Amino acid sequence: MPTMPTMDERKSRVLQAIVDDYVATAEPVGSRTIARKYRLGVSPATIRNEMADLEELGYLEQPHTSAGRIPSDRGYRYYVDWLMEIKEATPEEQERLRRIFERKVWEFESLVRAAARALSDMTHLTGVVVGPQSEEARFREIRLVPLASDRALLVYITDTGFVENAVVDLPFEVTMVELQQISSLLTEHLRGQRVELMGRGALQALQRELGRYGRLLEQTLEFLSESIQPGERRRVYVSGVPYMLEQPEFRDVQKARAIFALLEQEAVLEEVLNLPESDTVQIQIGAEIKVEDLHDCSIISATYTAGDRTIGRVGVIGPRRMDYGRVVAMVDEVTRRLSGVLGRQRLVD
Amino acid sequence: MPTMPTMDERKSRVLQAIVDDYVATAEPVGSRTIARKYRLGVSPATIRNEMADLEELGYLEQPHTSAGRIPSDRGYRYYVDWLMEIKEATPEEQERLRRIFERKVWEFESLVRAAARALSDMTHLTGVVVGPQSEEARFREIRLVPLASDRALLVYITDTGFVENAVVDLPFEVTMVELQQISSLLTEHLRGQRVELMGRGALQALQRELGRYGRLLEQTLEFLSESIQPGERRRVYVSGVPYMLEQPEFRDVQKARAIFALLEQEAVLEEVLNLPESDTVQIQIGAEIKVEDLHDCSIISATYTAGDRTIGRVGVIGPRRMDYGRVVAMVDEVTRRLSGVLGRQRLVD
DNA sequence: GTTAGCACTCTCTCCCTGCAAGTGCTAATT
DNA sequence: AATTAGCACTTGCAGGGAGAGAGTGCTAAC
Repeated sequence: MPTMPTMDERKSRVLQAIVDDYVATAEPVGSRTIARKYRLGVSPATIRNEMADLEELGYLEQPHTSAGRIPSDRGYRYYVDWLMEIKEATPEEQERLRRIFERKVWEFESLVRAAARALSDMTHLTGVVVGPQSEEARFREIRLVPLASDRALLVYITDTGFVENAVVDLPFEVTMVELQQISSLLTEHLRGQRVELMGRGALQALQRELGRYGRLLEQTLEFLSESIQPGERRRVYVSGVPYMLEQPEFRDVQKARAIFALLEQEAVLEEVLNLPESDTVQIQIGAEIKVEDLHDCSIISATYTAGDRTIGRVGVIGPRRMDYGRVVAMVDEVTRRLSGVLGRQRLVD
Repeated sequence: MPTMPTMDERKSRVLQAIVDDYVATAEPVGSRTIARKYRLGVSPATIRNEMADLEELGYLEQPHTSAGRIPSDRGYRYYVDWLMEIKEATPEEQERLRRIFERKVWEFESLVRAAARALSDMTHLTGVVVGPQSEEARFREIRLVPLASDRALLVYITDTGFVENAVVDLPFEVTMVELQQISSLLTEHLRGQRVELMGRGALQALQRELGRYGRLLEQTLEFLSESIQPGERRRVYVSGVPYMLEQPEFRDVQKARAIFALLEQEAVLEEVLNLPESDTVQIQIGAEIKVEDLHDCSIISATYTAGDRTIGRVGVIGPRRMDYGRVVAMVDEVTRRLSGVLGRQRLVD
């Protein structure tokens, strides 16, 4: 009865060599290449035997009989779990990131766009940043600014320092003074409450409580409660999609198209990056990704925070064949810097 | 001496048929196809003669000796100027647009994103919306909200109803009350002034004027005047880039890559769409576009307004071979609806 | 347990050929 | 004078080997 081979030191060295080489060249790796380029001190024939074992163990695949081997999902998984070497960013890259995050005046959206761009430029893969979920935030201040006699600009600021705004067409006329009164009342009564809960129910409760302030306020609240749907808010910032076209795995336009179409759908990206929280960099490889069309890709991501609150996620999407050690370092670096900048802000009352 | 042929009724019918057919099939059009599909009542041989004339006039090109003809830039130009039929949006498309723009509560960014997406979905080309230029706007209200003892959120609202915000790290500590005072003073003194002018000079002038309010205000102003750089603000919203990969002209990945990379650069898009104002839809064909890499594309765009003020531009980018009549109608439709929604807001004091 | 040798498999490239499409030109026709 | 039929010519493209190259698995020797 044939017995299953077991993983050992040399096999893992061979696996490491294959992953490293395949990542670098995009060509299936043969036994001779390994023997020549990576001094393992054994002949191609020995390596062939090891490779056959590694294939039996599920770490390698063969595109066709007479080609070299490429790593399987499982092979990559073993590689990132045990073999990968983290490659810190170069001084130039550090400098670039420092410049992005050192500014004394910045706007969140520009910041995360720059972060996504830097990630994609440095890795030549697609950089992604998932923005804040307003649902978890709490109201800090609410203002209604008149734009027309029956139109106002609703602006609210959350405790995490984000500003949201919407134009509201009121079904009745209102004066500037009235809007100001309503703003004050709203701020006074909603401050500290979670944005997520500002649905119909909460506003109707508020409406009853404040009913005595008159018919106008009542109408406004009623209207607002009907109109405001939080959710759908979480924005995703993507950069460097064209870099994917440099990768040989996407020289087939049809394949590229399917993935590009996905990368334009914020909902898909958000779902794919919706992982259990963790304070380390997360790696998803091939079929580990929930979305079928991304099974030829890998995703490396980590959460960023503002103080003790998780805000969103920073990540990189690319073909499975990517330089994991480098990308992990980049994602980690960007995440920490972003959290660093955001972390210095706390709710102050 | 051979004389130059002249454009006549029949030649223009032939040109029209060639453009229409090429747009539909993406294949060079031969004389027989024209004779068969477009009833011009003449034989292929006659059409061949007309085609030779049209080529001599510069309206057609031949990819190689034994292929059919395709329109040149000049041919498309003649087509859009004289021959094109505007094809109104279908009721379903109208309905989709209506839904996007009918909402009673909306946020500008979501609105233009939806507009860009609708444009790209309907045309299967890339939809683009250039956002407002904050420079032309005037301050309406300014607020500094405390985020930490030495950090504030600067929020300003413009007279056109746009909200901008930035986090400001102050080089000194400040109390909430002080920030509120400064906010009021800033609003009071800057209201109505153009955002563009809020550079060093203007704030320093303000600083002198308000100097008596104390050292803190002075410092804040000094800091703000050093930090705030408007400009770079104009944001561009792009949607449907992957649709381009459906077009046969982009089955060459390298070509696609060059153009995709451009479409990620907001500055390039802004420049390319920076046309002299006009209240009609503008068409740029091939080499008419300022950017070399887009010479295989055409751009159809129009400005949108809020009342009497121009805000930005809505457009569609695609290969030169596009259904001009349809796209023009779409761009026009979206522009008018967007202007309609924005137009109802005016500065009210 | 390791390695050299070797037959075998598979893909990829190159080249060749035939085919299809379309043209321009000439001569005949209206 | 304009139009059309006919025909020789050009060109791109698909299909079909042939041959090279890379890599493997297996066997037998070390």
